[in-house]
Amino acid sequence: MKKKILELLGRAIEAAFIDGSLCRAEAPIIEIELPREENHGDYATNIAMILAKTQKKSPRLVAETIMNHLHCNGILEKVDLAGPGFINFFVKKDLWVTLLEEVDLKGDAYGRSDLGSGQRVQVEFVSANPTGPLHIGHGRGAAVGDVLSRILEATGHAVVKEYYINDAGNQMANLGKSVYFRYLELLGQSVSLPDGCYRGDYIIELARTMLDRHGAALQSTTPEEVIPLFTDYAAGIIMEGIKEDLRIFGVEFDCYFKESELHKDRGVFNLLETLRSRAFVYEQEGALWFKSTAFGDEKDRVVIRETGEPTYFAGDIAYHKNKYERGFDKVIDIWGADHHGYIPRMSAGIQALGRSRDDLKIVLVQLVNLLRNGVPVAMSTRAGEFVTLREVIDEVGADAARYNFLMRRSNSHLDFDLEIAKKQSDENPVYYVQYAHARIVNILKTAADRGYGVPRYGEINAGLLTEPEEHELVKMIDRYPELIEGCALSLEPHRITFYLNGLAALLHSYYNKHRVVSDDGELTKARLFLVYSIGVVLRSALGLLGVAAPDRM
RNA sequence: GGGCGAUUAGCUCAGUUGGAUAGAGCGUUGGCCUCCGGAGCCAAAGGUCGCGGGUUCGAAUCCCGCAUCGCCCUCCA
Repeated sequence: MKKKILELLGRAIEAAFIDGSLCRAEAPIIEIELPREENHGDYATNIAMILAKTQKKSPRLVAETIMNHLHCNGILEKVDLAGPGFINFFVKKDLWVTLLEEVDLKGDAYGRSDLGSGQRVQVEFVSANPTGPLHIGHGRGAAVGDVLSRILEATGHAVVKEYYINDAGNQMANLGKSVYFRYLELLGQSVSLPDGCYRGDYIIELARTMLDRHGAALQSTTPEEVIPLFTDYAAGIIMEGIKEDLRIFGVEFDCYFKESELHKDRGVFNLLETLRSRAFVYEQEGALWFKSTAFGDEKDRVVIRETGEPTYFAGDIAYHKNKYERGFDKVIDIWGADHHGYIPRMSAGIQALGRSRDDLKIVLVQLVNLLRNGVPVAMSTRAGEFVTLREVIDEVGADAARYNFLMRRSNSHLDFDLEIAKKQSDENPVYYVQYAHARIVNILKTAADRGYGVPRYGEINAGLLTEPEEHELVKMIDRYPELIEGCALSLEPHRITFYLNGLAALLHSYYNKHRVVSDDGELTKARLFLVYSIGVVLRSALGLLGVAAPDRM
């Protein structure tokens, strides 16, 4: 409906330009909004106030001129001029319900669009190194990345979900070392773990498995020789665990990309050649620097250390170069918010490769504050005491966990209370929405018991849906495709949970006030179709969140 | 010291990118099952949008200053 109004408005302004009643100006960006106030109509625009400046006329006069060129086309009931120059559109009441036909035509595809027109997008997220199990912060990143991917896919993008394994750095060496020392410990040696080592119990378990497999044999060779064995073994096992956790959480990646692969293909070397040929690197103090200040970074960054080793940053640019070489039009990285200072240099990196700044989008995910009954749960990675994602899923379930992770803008801190998340009460929003779906299924079942199937749109008299609640519901359903497009454009998945909460509230309210299945056959059919349509939208939206839409609870 | 982000109801947070009388959930108070599932509904109370300036027809939103909090400032990853 919004698009139809936009079209009418655009045509009216164009007509005014043509007959000279408005001076032709630069094509203005026409915006239409949903007014809060009911007597401000179904849609409103401030276009007259924006045009007023260039037209050198009063906003109200401009508005009147536009309104005179407006053809209602059987869509609009009336058009008002209001306030300082708003144009308020009132859509014909009986037109709204006809929008439900869209749900009938598209079925489960309702809400999908071709906004992205097949654009190839890569979403990279989680990307935790296999040095330990995923914790709750990774879980939030996983939820955001996965849901964003689903949203982009639903809006016509060709999406690839990727997990980057940074397996060539110090952290992996430390992992091997940690297991190695625990192994020695199990053999009776007294050892003190060096700095940077991991201390969780899982390290000891890994050491014990190594002991079972190799006995004491690995003790007699030099550490340099055997530590890689420990590293490979531990990383493999931990990575399997991570994949399993993600699977249980409902997240499946299309691609796991290892940093070591990059080095095999001399990716970093190739990158440096590219940068050198474009004169974006220089030597100073024995190191090689990337001129990131050329693209707005606050200082240049080292890519090759004095020691001859490439920095992590060098590897990361090479990785992003590789991404674009694989043909992605757009790359989205999901990072922990503590990496925000890293954005300018990464952006500089891809721009030095000749990409536009817009080809890389970075979504920051803030920390999760884990609580139990309002009391913070102590977490310290150093001490090896942290709540893993797996523990959270086991306790509250994947649905509640995912939904809770998406209830806030990813950019802001999130309080996650374990007790509330598993409570099956009104304190827990996920049940509120799921219950709405179960309720609809139950209504349809009751109807079926009385001989009513779900009707097609063509079989109902939509004009019977005249209650205010029905009007609100139809508007809400109509808004759904726009909502999903908005999520895709802004990369903000949390809008879905807010929308769902609103839609579920309307449904519950409607249910309490009006009977769907009644003695009036025609009315029953019309309401059944409305309720069925809400069910389609709930299923679609919950599907995008990766949360179940249960038939009964 | 520099940079980034935050500051909105008792609590946790939205606010459609500058619109009209600022919203939701929880919590509080009071109501609603003869009836498609009460995991629900209805109603009420609750606000100097951190503070002070500025920009304009119009500011929670944009600009400047200040305060408080968090994060980042390595040739670490």
